[in-house]
Amino acid sequence: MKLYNTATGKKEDFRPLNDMKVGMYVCGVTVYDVCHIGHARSAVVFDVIRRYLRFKGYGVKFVKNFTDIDDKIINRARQEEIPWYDVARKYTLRYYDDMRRLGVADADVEPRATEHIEEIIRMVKGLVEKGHAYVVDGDVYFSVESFPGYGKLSGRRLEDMQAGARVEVDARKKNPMDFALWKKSSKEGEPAWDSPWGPGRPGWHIECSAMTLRHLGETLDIHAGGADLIFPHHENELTQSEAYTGKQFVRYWLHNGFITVDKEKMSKSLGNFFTIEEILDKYSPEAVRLFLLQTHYRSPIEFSNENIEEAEHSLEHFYQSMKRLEDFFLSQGKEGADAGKKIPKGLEEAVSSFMGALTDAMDDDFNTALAIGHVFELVKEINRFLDQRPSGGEAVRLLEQARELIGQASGVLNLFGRTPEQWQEMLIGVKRITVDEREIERLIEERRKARAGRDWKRADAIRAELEQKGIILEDGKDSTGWRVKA
RNA sequence: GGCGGCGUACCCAAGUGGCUAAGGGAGAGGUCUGCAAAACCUCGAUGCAGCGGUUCGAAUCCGCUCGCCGCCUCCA
Repeated sequence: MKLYNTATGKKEDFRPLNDMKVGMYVCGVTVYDVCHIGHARSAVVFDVIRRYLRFKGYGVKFVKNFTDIDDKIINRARQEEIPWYDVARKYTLRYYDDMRRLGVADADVEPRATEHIEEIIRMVKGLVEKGHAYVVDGDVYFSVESFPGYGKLSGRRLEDMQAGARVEVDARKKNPMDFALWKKSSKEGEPAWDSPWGPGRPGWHIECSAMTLRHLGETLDIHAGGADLIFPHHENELTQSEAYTGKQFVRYWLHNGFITVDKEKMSKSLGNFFTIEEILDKYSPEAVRLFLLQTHYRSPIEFSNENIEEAEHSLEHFYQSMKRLEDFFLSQGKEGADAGKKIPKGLEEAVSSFMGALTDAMDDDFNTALAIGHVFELVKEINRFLDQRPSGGEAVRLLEQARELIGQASGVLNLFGRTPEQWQEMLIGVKRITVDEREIERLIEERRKARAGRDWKRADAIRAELEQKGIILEDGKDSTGWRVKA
């Protein structure tokens, strides 16, 4: 298995520190606001990576944090006129809500910064003692010049960074790039914890260092997050952690690409963002997930409603095929199997090559787009096979294998895992279908009578009426089915 | 200014030296159907931003040019 390591800029063979045990940490969110689709991408992508590692047989300890103390949270609390911890609680709950809808599994450990103040203070103290940090008037700063490797993750040198620095320099810092480990509490009502340097709160990066140390030890196998965290967040995290422990902090750094709108990065400050909630208001969560996974995790994705709609159409076709497959199994149960007739080779080949193709794709830096392509190829073969009107035990076995394989892929991607009925129910909700099922059945029955009397005008009127309400009728061999228009 | 990335069909997108350049969406024609829908079949880039070069062979490596974007500030 190869994965792209930001630290080296290359695809590398994956070798965890301890054989089949993997320690993985993903930077979660700062809970000061609702999440947008960019947050969803990061969560979904690393959810799949974690699932795939499990699939490969690794024992994964997956840690995803909440940063629940930060200037942005304090500002928000002021705005909303509620205590800062209520801001954190509120948006943590919103986060869980969004993630569950997107099919993102909970992490094994979900630590919060405020639960690790003791560790943070211990680390800061240690860094001061080792001469990597200094105290100025109740604040504690990390001295970047004390750490020779500073800049090694993001690939920049101290001198280069200073030239283009856009930040106002704090005169109390020894070097403009020095960053805060501990911030003095200055205003009344601000959250504060006692420390050797007086009351204050943690700086931005130190909480992740403290949480990783407690939950995963000194060296992590994988540390992941959005590409915008490479600098300064991950660079600083790496620096302070390695300065503190003297050990390699992370073996593989993984970073996902951005979501763009009109080619520009989606971000809070530009105001060009779409929240997860508003997107899920219009589209099925599975379509959103497919939309996110159809592109390699490091490439940018252009957001648009049309692109999500396309994903939804893909899924519609997928579940149509699954319905067909389901109907086949039912018919076999009823009619019994006659001796298998000659069956074409396509499906057999697709079935036997599928697993290899899937793992090859995923082994190559988690190429979910290619893996999804393979699923669609398999579906195409299933359809072709069913077109031959197969019957008999051999056909059933082959199709059962195909279904089993899709189930395996579904376990990794957390896509394609519903039943056709569940997909329909989901669409009824998302598309706000107002006609109830009994009314649809009544109209189908009325139309059946009209058709029996060759009253095509009435029959077509009923079809049109239902289509307007988002329901598509499909005439089968001896009955009429319906589905929600995606 | 420093560092990095991207440009593949109408749209999205995989592919980073060698079998006919995956897959999806949209479209056209066909089979099926009372009409549809779905499904399947067929069609669709002799070419991968442009120009040179390396090579028996390049979308894939190298150089230049054009266009777009990101990080260097909070950010997934």
